Parts: sequence; structure tokens; C-alpha cells
Amino acid sequence: MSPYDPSAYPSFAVTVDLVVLTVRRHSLCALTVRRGEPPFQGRWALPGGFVKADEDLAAAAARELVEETGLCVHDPAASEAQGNGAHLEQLATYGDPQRDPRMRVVSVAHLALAPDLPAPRAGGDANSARWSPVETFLGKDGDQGALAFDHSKILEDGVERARSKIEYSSLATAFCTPEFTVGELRRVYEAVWGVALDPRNFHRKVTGTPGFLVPTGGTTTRQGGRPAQLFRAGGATLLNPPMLRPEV
Amino acid sequence: MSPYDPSAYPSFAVTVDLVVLTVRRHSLCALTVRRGEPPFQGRWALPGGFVKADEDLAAAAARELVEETGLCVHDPAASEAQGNGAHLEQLATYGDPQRDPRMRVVSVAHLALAPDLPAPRAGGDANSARWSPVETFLGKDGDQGALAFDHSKILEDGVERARSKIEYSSLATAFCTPEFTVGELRRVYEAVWGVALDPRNFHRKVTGTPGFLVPTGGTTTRQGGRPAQLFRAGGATLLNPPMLRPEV
DNA sequence: ATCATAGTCGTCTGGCTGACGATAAACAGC
DNA sequence: GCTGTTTATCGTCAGCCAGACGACTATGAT
Repeated sequence: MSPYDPSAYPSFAVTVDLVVLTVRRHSLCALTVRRGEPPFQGRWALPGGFVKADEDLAAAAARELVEETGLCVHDPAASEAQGNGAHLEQLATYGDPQRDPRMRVVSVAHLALAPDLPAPRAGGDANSARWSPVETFLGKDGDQGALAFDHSKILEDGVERARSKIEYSSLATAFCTPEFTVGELRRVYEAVWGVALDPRNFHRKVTGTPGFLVPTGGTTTRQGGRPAQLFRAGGATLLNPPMLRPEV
Repeated sequence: MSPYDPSAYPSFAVTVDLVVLTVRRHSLCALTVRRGEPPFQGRWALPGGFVKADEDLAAAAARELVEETGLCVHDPAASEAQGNGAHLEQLATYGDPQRDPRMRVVSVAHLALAPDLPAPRAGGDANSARWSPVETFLGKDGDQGALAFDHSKILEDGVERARSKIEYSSLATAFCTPEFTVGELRRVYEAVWGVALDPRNFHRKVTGTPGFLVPTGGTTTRQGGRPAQLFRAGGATLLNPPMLRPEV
């Protein structure tokens, strides 16, 4: 049989699904949208959609991200232009034959990290998109809070990726505004890991790691108390030695 | 338009490609097969194939692995039965619209780590499958040693995944026979990272990490010199603190 | 003025790593 | 048997780093 014969191989639909994470009010939150049509009509799900016929996977994920949130992807090449930038990376691919009851769908999940946003938007319908703390979906109690399809599993994998990746990379800065304080960065770590960190040791660690933070010269009193120095993310992407996540 | 309408979304072919790595003669080697038909006829490529209509992605990868190498996947659930077991995990998904000149193909690449094998087999044709040091394909000199499609990039990503993952996990034992010595494990690290490690510090580190190695009681003189204790992989999968890869 | 809040700098101690000396147990060759 | 070679294993020591925590600073609120 010829390799060009369409009957020689099965046909799949390919989608991208997005785990969009942010930190709001000291808590790690994920973006979910309400499904308007079957299957799983009315249930919450991860944003996503079909990949177009001539579209790259990363481009499809970036397109879905801007459609759902208005966020642009922060391209490492186009540096310094991170006005409303988010970090976007491929997470994993989910292809269980039964994962979509309609047909065979392979979903290439992506992980997006964004600073806190004013409000979600989904075609202007505020009721159909919202941020929720990730614990809402990670409970072991099965159905309560479960997302459509296998999206609970995808979300869990995305959260785990974020939690481990901020250990050894500067990715936590993707949750911050372009200028931020050491305290704000610490609250990001605390929210993502769900632990309390010692402000003094954290300060020593992040300011002592070359290339992690560069001071902008400004200060702020956003959080009350003594004014804090403002920083931008430095060029370093890999932290060595890494940030240590406290045991248990 | 109905979500069931096949014209509402594009159709893709989905493949799995395998980065199969092993350590032979102190060198990290990858399995490649020679393509028998166009495109890229005669060029070396990663083993792989189409996912079947009702087949899970991991199952397809495991099927391709056993077809190409005879290796069974070492299922963490079916412990202790690692006679000819390999480690298999999803690596990443590659979906550039132009990556296959014939049609739109999305490939879900997987990474397999295996102990040294007697010989590759590809339908009995020894000429069409072989192990080669990964440096053969990672050279910057463009075409020389380049694999078909985007397989050079996939291989590079797989090697990088293996190199980083043995830092913080017990995955290096997947390159070893069921029973191995500390020296053999050290030579795995040296081959994968391409560096020399201090035998004394390495010994202290791996024997001092709880759950990494469990002594079997036996000894061996496989490598000449003083007999070495034999170990099996312990239950620990995550190493904390990690093995440190030497700088530069 | 006093307190509360948050940020920043120091000190100390224990654990871990890298460098490297020393010993142990096998084999090869004389 | 003795010696040299090879590999494994144990020990020592200094330096770095993280956790624990004291102290001080600079703002706003009462």
C-alpha cells in the first residue's frame, strides 16, 4: 500500500487544551470555561480548540490563549516587550481512545503562566469563564469539582509541572508584573507551593542568585510597610543551585 | 455547525516516534532505522509508526518498541519483573505543518531507556537498524549525520531529557541490568553526561541516598579489580538532594 | 508617640559536596 | 610468592549553602 493512501492510516482530530495559571489573592488559580454544548454541556473545562489544517501546535495554543484571555505570548526572542506577556510551553499529549465520546481526539495540552489579570473574558460572556483555585479541581473526592473530559488530569499535570519548574528556573517571574518586589515574588512561590517561606532566607537566595533579578532602581509601598526595591527578571532562566521546596 | 460534522475540523495522521537510548562501550547510543521508502528514502530515522484507530498513545509507543527491539516496557506496577524491561515515557509532540512533505502528521515522541542489548533487530534485517553514539546526530554541522524529518531535533530533546532526568531521579538504573555495581551505575552517568566523576564521592552519594540502591548480597568481578557489591534499584524514584552534574 | 506591617541585613549551625589520601581485594606477569 | 595494576570502598577536611532566627529600617495607621 502506498504511504499516500489515506486508508493506510487512521484519521484523528487534534486539539490544544490550555492550563492557564495565575496567582490571585495568595492562591494559585486556573482558568476554566463553561461548556455550551454537549458533551459535558454546562460543565467546566479547560479552554482549547481544534488545531487548524495549516497551523503549528504552538501557534494554535497561542491563538487560543489570546482568544480566551487577551494575553500575548511572551516571546523570549522579542525581549523587553512583555507588556501583557505570558509564558507558554507544551505540557503533554493526551490521546486515550475514549477521552472524547464523539470521536478520536488527540489533545496537545499546553501550560500558560500569567500575571494576575483584571478579569477573564470569553467572548464577553463573564459567566462562561472564571478563575478558580486549583484545589477546587484537585480534590480526591472524584466528581465534585471534576472537569469535563480528562481535563482534571491535565490540570493536575500542569500544576505539578509549574510547581516543580519554579524550583530550578526563573519561571515564577512569569506570574509577576514586569516590575515586582522580592516579597511579591515570594508570595508567588508560597501560593504555587502552598507553603510559607522565610522572608529573610528567600530574600538572601533570590538576590544572591546571579542573573535572577536586576534592580530597576525604583521602590514601592504597594504592600504597606517599608518600601521595597523593584526588580525585573534577569537573563538567567536556570537557577543553579535551585530554590528548595520545603519538605512535606 | 455540529461538533459531529467531520468538515468542522481538520483531519490529522498521528504517529509515535521513539528515542531509544542505551549505554554501550561507555557511550550514550540511540537506535535508528534506515528508511526503505520515500520520503527520505535511505536516510536514518527514529523508529516509529502510525497510531492505530483504537490504540492509546502509550500503547502504540510500547508496541513500536517491542517491534523494533524486543524490549518490553518495565511497568512500575508489575514490579520486580524487569527481565528485559525498559523505561518508557512521553517526550513531546511535534506538529509543524511542514514536518512531513506527504501530509499533515502530528508525532507524539516517546523516550525509552534500556540496558545494553545484544543486537538491534528490525524485522531480521540487521542492516536497517543500528545503535550509534548520539554525538553522531547532535553535531552542529547540519546535514552530516542529520536524520530524516525533524528527527534530529526530537533526538536532541530526548537526550536532553535523559541528561537532566538522571539528575533528580533514579532513572539511570534503567540503563543497567537488574543487578549492577556502583561502578557500573557511575559509568552510566559518565556516558550520559559525557564527564568523569569521582568514584569515591559517587559511591558515597548513591549508597547514602535512602531508597536508591538496595544490596542484593552478591558480589562480582565483571570489571576486574576488587569484587564489587551488587545492587538492585530501590523504591525511590526521586533523588533529594539530586545528583549534581559537574559544571560546563 | 506608639504600634503594626513589611523589607533588609547578619549570625550561627548542620549538612552536603568536591578534592584527595589510604586501604582492600582481585588478577597478570615474573 | 612477590609486585604492579585495576577497581572498590572508607575516611578526612575545607568550603558552600540552607534553615533558624535575631536585629534593625522605613513606611502608614491610631
